Amino acid sequence: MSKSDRNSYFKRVYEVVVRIPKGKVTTYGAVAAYLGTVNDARMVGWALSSAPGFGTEPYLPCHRVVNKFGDLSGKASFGGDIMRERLQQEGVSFVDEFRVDLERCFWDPSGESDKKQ
DNA sequence: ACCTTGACAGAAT
DNA sequence: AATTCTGCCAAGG
Repeated sequence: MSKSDRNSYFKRVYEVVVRIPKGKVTTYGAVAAYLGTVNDARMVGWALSSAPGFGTEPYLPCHRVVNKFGDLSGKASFGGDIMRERLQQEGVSFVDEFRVDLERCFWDPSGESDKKQ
């Protein structure tokens, strides 16, 4: 789309994150890869940090975005309990207090679209 | 206007 | 095998 994508990189991140199905989680790298910029994983997280967050649209399920270890990286900025409880509430399996089971709940943004769960 | 930081990931040393 | 450094983009100081 046009040479100037003023649609901030953030917006692209939002578009993907918002598509994360309930009860699923994805990683920064997966989102970045879907955007075509695998190296921007850090910006993805940073985007969420700068993201509108809750209460605004698009609603950003930042809690469904974790690092490749499945660890809730953003718990510090979110208030760890909120992220963890929210994920558990959606049915995400945890292998540790602040670590989700990527083996069971990993969602790949590319191609999966939003299938019924 | 310049430099540093930022919720990561992967390649290099 | 573990640690270091780079890559990418944007915003804050």
